[in-house]
Amino acid sequence: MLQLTKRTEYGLIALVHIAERGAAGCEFVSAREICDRYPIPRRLVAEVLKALQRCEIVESQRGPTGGYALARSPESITLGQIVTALEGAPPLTSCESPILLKSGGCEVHSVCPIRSPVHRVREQLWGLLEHTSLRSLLPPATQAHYAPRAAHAR
Amino acid sequence: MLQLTKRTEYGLIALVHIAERGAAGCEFVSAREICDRYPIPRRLVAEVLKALQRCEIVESQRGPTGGYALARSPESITLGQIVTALEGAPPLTSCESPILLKSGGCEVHSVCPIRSPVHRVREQLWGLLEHTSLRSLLPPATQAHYAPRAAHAR
DNA sequence: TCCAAATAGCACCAAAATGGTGCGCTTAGA
DNA sequence: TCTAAGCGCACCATTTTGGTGCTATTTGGA
Ligand code: SF4
Ligand code: SF4
Repeated sequence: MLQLTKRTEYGLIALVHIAERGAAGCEFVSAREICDRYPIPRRLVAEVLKALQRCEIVESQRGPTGGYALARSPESITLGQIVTALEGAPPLTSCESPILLKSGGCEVHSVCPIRSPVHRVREQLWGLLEHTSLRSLLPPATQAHYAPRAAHAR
Repeated sequence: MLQLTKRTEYGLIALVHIAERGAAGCEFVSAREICDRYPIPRRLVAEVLKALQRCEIVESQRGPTGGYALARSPESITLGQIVTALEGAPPLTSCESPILLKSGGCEVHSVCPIRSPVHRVREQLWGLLEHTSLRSLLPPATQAHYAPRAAHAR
């Protein structure tokens, strides 16, 4: 299905919230705070944030005042990176996914007439995701806060 | 996951094959012939083609010499239409899918900070699919055959 | 010093989507 | 009238998804 996973949605919500709080001067945002604001299960948020931390999209801090913070500027975090971190690079077709080749690959592969043309579509889709930054997902007010940083972000 | 369903892939393969045979002068292409050429289960092809027929993308003919044929020119059949026919309009997020609203909808909906920005991305994705025609998925030789028809197709 | 609040890791589960079949019915050309 | 084709509906097994339990481990502050 051409649909983002719930985990990815939660990740996006968390990232947007962290960026908003970061713009307000907060250093680390806890998972509890996020689930306080949005009715999403705390454990999932932790799970998702951890995955994002592995991909160096957020940083985490333990302890009572700990939590999560963006590891980079919202300008330089793309939707493509987020999706890749949470559900792997969008394959569009099964054979494009290096992970799903476990089951012996696709039977049709050698004679498949749509592999190459669909691959082109995938490239376009990927471009779409890569050109959408986290910043562009933020509400206008928060976007404005990050605007001056745009220069050093690129 | 941002991945086409196997049924959709089979549908695309079938459509490409039907278009190719159509270009070669064949009136109706049987499901057997398609599965003869590509190692895909016959029943699934029938299932998929039937769905495409309901959306008036292909026409079907029963009886010994029966089979399937494109209902419109490859120029006017878009990837978006095919995907919509086989897995519904790409929702990207759960709340965009009118079908998945059965389970009471999304808890986050009323306070969701990503609904509107992600909706914009969805529009772009949709545009991408709508601007990819079946003809552009065909191999160059077959594409050439359909070129002269392009005028009356639009 | 010790507690409480926070992340980290791992296994586990139930429900849903997905890929795929069985089997009998209907159509229609040879 | 035989047979090759599509049609309809229910059914199944596997995988993915969304979600939880429980137990470390870190760390600021009373
Ligand atoms: S080879 Fe063709 S049918 Fe097989 S997964 Fe790739 S695109 Fe799909
Ligand atoms: S409301 Fe937000 S969280 Fe809920 S499905 Fe829509 S985008 Fe996802």
